[in-house]
Amino acid sequence: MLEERRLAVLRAIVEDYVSTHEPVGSKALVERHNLGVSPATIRNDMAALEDEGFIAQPHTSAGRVPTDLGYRMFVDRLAGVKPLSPPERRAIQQFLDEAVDLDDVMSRTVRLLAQITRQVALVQYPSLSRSTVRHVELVALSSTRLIVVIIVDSGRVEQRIIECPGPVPESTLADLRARLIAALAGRTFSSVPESVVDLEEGFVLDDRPTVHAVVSAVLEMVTERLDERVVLGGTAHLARYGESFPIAIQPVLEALEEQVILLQLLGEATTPQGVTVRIGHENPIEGLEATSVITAQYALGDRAVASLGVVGPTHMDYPGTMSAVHAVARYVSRILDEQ
Amino acid sequence: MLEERRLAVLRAIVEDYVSTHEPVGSKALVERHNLGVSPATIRNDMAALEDEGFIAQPHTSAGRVPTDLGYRMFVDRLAGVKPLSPPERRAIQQFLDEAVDLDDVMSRTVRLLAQITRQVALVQYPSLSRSTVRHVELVALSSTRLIVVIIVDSGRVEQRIIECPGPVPESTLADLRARLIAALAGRTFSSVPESVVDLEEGFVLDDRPTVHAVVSAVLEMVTERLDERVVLGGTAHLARYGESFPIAIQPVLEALEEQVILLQLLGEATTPQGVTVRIGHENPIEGLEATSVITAQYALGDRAVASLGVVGPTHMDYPGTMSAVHAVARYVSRILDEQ
DNA sequence: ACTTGGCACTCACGGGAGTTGAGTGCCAAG
DNA sequence: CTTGGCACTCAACTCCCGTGAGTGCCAAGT
Repeated sequence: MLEERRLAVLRAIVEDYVSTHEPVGSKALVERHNLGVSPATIRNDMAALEDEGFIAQPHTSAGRVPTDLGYRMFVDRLAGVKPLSPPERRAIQQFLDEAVDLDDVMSRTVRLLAQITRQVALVQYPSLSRSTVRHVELVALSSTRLIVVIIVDSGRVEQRIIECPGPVPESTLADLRARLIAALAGRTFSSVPESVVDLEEGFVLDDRPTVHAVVSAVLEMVTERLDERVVLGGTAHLARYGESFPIAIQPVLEALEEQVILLQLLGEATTPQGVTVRIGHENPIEGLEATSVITAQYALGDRAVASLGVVGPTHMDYPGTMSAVHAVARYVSRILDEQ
Repeated sequence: MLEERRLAVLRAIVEDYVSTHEPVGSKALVERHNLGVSPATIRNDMAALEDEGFIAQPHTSAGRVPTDLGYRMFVDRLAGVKPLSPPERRAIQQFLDEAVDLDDVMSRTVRLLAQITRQVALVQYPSLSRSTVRHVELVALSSTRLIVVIIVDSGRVEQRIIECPGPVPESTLADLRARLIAALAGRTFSSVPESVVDLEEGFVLDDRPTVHAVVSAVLEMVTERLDERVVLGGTAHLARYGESFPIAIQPVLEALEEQVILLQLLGEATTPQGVTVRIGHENPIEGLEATSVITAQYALGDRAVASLGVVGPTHMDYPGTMSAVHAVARYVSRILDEQ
């Protein structure tokens, strides 16, 4: 009973702080939310909440501010879902439906997500390691130059130009193409190395150098390029907070420039379904101690292939942002399936 | 004689202001630069420079600050060249030499440029409209699905998947491929539309729908995708200035998110050789009134194909930045030629 | 066992006053 | 044309104090 009200107080504090960005005091609290008790009572509850580590005072004569732990509790147990309005849903779907190819889907998604959450958005390209090879093509550009194109089921197309040690006869090329297709088509990307490694043996000695060049190019493509791609948008929203808030945006911008870090942020979204929230210092990345990261996975068919999400200050609108991220991830999944 | 000293004073003001970021007064000026005259004399010169619009006072009791016009004069007539040190050159070359493909060259270039200038860097992909088609490939993925790949002499590879209205016989495919190659290989990108437009006529009625799908896909690729690509890096450097300076970074970040604006910034670098500098309000883009843009073109062979550059506060180190941009553009040209 | 009103206490914040000092413009003499 | 002198301006800093929001604690009430 009293425990219940304490949590109601915590929820009220989070909501007020998120909307005003100012420490919230006991009096303002009873005025804005009809809690049916006096400020003094609230003060007792607040003292308890502070002992438990859910809220803190910036300084003695100020109101309370939620701690990371407080937000965590809010997200886990207090936040209701805040579904998007039908017009919003329609707008999302319409905007994404206009995309013409995968690049377009990704760039539209990142712009969309940044716009509706008013935060920095991150969208990962469908992960190659979790995809399968739909087709391989090997084409001669000149007598010693080949291009190998790998088409992935997510719609990604990876290509690479190969410089061969010597002229490649048409027959060898055809043979190699056929064997490559046989070895790779339908295989998952991560199993490519083992499928391709003994391809060389089927060829006469003369062709070996060429085959070797192609095989190592393919290997490089599937290993090097496994540095997945992440697109980023809405960084200007950072400055909006920077103006009036103690978030130093420089370290955040620096962190967001590193692909590795972006991948870490998105990659650790292990929750298979639903939305992952990492709050403040829960986040292992230096420079992002004052930010929260909300991510969700999107799927191709029934297989999660990558993540997307947003980065924002810890005092963000969690319910709204979470449902936006969730909805966008679902729509992206749907779009990918259609293609 | 006196005119000469006035310009020396302007140069000294710009140099001091750029290094200290504080309004510079007459006394400090004679101390730091041995001008051989008294502060009072300098004050007369400064009054004249102010009348001419080269410098201004933030407030009555402060020193002088260069105006955009002052920087312009500095850049045009006063700035010496500040060549990069041999180690710097070596580092640039080495870093770029390690690039494995065009994407890698671009991303390395933008990181490099941001790092050595400590500013926001912009690098445009080699412009398709100024490139020629090296090769075209048309490959069947399934009975109704084709992929068309256009390889450009700059190393760019554009591809697109085409959904055909019906099954495509191998013979039609081969024919179409041959005609596409004949029509496009070696042509400049901007002449693709006229080369391809009457391709349809050579086919029997049955094949027309397929040919039409392919032709329109190619047309879309060369028109839509002419929205050139620009990569961006080093945005964190903006925050460094933001801390202590009256540049609102939000509008700058917003502007930098728009590809169109980035292209405008880079695109207007019309000077064929050398470096283009646009200072403060010379720049037509809203939100960038307090920034300068320094760009240079890079070339493939003897043909300028795209631009790169940096965006920074007007009070930047022009000589250093200009030579860095110039040098990087030259090295990129060299790397592209090697490939 | 909670809740509540009262009360003393803390302390960030804002405004006002005074001081400082860098920098200027002007002028008369060199 | 240069220079030293001089009066003037004004941002920036410091000190100070009043204000008020907010707290913690306690004793009385339910």
